[in-house]
Amino acid sequence: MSDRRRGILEAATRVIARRGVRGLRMGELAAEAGVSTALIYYHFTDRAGILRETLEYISERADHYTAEDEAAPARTPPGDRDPRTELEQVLLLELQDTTEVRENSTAWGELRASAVFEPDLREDLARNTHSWVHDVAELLAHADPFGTATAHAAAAERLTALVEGLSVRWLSGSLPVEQARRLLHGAIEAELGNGRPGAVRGPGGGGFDGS
Amino acid sequence: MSDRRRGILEAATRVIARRGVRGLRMGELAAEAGVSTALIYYHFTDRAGILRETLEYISERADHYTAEDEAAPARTPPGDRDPRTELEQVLLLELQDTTEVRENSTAWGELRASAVFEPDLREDLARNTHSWVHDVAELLAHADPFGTATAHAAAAERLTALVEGLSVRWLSGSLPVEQARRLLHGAIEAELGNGRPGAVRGPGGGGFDGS
DNA sequence: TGTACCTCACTGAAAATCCAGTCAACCCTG
DNA sequence: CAGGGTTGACTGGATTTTCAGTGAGGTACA
Repeated sequence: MSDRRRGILEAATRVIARRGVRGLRMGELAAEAGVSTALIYYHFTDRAGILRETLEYISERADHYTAEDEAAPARTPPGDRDPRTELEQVLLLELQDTTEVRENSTAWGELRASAVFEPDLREDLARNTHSWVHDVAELLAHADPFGTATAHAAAAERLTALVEGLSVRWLSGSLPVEQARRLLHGAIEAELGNGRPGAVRGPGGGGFDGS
Repeated sequence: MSDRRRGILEAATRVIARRGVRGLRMGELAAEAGVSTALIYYHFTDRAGILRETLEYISERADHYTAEDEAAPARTPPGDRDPRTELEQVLLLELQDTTEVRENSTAWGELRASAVFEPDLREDLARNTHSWVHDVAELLAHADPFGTATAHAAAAERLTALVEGLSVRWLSGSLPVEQARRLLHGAIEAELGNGRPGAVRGPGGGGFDGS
């Protein structure tokens, strides 16, 4: 991919984080990228195309967060941590007040919100959500080897939905990040039990598979 | 408030539920309300004004759901139910596939999402959220008399954030209502313990007060 | 009672604005 | 000098906002 294309996609990410998917104007995007509107049409087909590619770009980028928790000066390699801590880290990743996470979370929230009105976006969304939920379910299985797969799937769906819920509250200024992080921590305790070896309780929902 | 004003606000609610906040067009609103566009400018200052008032209207209306769970033919008066069931009913209220709830949830979700980009909306939002969380915390206190107020506040914030998270997933077509309801049920179990008399566990977050 | 005057709710139509998308031409650089 | 990369200027269509005016109904008062 050319530098220009990438530059435009990065600019689009910033504009989306600032104005929302629905607030993205080609003119503002061009200004943000430091180019003319016409050039954008040279590199991309149309507004929808930019949106699609940007959202893809963002999704990919979200996979590559490399655990930049500002509060972990001496970092422990992921493999060495106990499973529960790792689960917590992975979920907490989405609740950090850094430019990158903010941008990504904002854009992700916008994608979610837009999907309510634009069925086109749903497939992408469902795929990404599903893989996230799946990853979390796997971490839960490590943290709680005695629970059933069904229970893990349900707990994972709950925890990820909670992260999204807390995330919007944070981004819309109703909840400080720190508080959101504490709440998430509490939710993990509620799901896995207070002590280390607790089992996932309750049948929860059945194993719905979005596909 | 005149009938006309109210009528326009109601029409606006429907249009927002259908097209989203950004998708609201004065022309469509006028058509939905059965009046001319000009009349809207007679009653309200401008598009932003309509948005503001409609969102306020929606917030208020959300307080007045009167537990219309379609699946409760022989209804038990709220006072008679045990506190935990009542808590569950109140939260489940937001996850029903009826026109009214869908409209309100959709519009509420839009309000949340818009607030990420429009600070003007945040105050209203915070106020309403806070009172919702507060009500839920009170129900939790009844259901779990031995827990601390702090723990109840945290659990309430989590449960309501979860409801919002599940709600968007539902409305964006990633999750069937029934599944969302089961998941919420599971979350209540996780928070209150599986059996009836369980205590709210874990310190969770401190008692953040949005104001 | 008749009528001049006034206001409120409301409308059709045009003005103003906004925005995605296009095009002919320019400018490097190999 | 050919061609990819780039732009300023522009267009058409959609949307918001304004404005002049209409008609129903109310009020004061001769």
